[in-house]
Amino acid sequence: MSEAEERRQKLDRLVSEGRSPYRNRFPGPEQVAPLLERYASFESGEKSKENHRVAGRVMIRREHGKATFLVLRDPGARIQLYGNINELGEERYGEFKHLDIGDIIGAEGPVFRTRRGELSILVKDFIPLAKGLHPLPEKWHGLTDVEVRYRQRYLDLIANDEVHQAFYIRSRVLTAIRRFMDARGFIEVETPVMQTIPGGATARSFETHHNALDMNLYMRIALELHLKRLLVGGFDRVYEIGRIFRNEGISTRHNPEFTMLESQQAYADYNDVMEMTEQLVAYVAREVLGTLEISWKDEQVDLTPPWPRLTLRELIKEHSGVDFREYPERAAMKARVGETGITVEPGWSWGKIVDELLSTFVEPKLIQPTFIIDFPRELSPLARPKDEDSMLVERFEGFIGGMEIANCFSELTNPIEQRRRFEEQAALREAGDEEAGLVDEDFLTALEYGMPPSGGSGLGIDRLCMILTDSPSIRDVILFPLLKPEKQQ
RNA sequence: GCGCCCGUAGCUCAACUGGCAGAGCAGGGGACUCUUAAUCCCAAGGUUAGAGGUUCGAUUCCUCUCGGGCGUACCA
Repeated sequence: MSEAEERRQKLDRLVSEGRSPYRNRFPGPEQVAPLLERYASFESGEKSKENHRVAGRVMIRREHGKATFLVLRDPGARIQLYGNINELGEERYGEFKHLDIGDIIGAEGPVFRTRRGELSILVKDFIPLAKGLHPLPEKWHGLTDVEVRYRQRYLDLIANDEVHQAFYIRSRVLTAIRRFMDARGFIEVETPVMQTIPGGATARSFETHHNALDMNLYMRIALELHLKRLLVGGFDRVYEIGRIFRNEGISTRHNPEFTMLESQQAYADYNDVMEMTEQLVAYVAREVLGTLEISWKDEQVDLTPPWPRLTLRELIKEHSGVDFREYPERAAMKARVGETGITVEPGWSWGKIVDELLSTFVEPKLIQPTFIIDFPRELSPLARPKDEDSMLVERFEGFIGGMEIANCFSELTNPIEQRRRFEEQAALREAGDEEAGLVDEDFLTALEYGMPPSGGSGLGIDRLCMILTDSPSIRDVILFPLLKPEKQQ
């Protein structure tokens, strides 16, 4: 008989005896972590006067004849339960020692420290709350099969405390971001996920269909254009933490759906946004981790602001030897870049080639926080040109750990120029570039009413969480990453 | 999409050059009233991801399929 079958039999037996192990409630359990703290100074043999109620999952059982130790796990900590025949009586003790690993129970009794120094609860009473019908992963090695970890994340969370911790940190990161943005006078908004024109980024989108309206819709690829409409409407500082969907490859840094923080701040420019971005990341790290010095793979990363600001041109020149200002024509650029070993595909524009230089030669080097500033206009259809150099726009990207974390710019507010840029994009799309954008007439109309100058920001929350939890894969910070379904039979 | 690697008991892993599929943990029975990877004794647990092929014989070699990981491409 398999273990699952044996557990099922135990359940049937309990139910037939009128002692169902599924209970509706267990009021007022205390968190274990504060309990451990409160009695940390107890000596061996010392026992609390009052009883404490705890609840959680049985992780380990050690049976010693007429006494049994269980290890109980709640969301924040583990505590040992000590039950013996003197305290519980013969019948109840029998039930206690036959609890299974994986069962969820509530228990009550004084806290004491054992002879071997373990803070424990002397169980006076206990109650099964839910039966575990499946065996848990092994207590020592945990669960390592990555496929099972992703498909049955709850098992991963039960078996691997560090996984539990990483997602706890992610939650705290989101809370800290909201606190930071709110303190700076931003308000949080929610904008449509399903859109008629997916805009605000260059990316392939997912399509869906609305039956009643019989129309195709796109899942959003960015938040930006709707936030700007809100600037037109008079909200001067807005942000959204939202899920974005991009129909592209999956890798250790890419999941088809991911979370971005985007914001718009009226009367600010990209210099203000740079300051905000480094302050935000530093604030979050201090709030959540208590430090600005973090480990990333084999390196130490110092998040302390201000972060270096280097132009795209000088960084590419330094790391690849190519000064893109010397090759304003695509043909010359292609020839020069070909010498570096990059294969320039026929469809690549001048801007795309520059972008390739960035990702191949520069990006992997930027382990310490770094802002790259001043991007070519061609790569940035929504950004405002620099006053002194119309080839470039007021845009920066923030890098940490060799990953792009942030992409921000002074927004283009001129509707005439914006229309021209959209039309450039539409032409690229006509030519077969599925990532290029479309002309968003509705957005242009909004701009024509007048949008204040603004500094816009996009921050990749998943990647920030990777950095803050030292996770090598984006799947380590996404609870339920996309997987192919298992084939039936 | 392409390339490389992986899939053995519920979990973690063995199995030499192709020769009877094993162990620890978990689970079952037993001993043990302060253990903590508890310990000790006994018994049980398998369509080796799936399908086909080569062979006297396949976990092992070959082909295909499914799923996963990593790299690469696209991208953030």
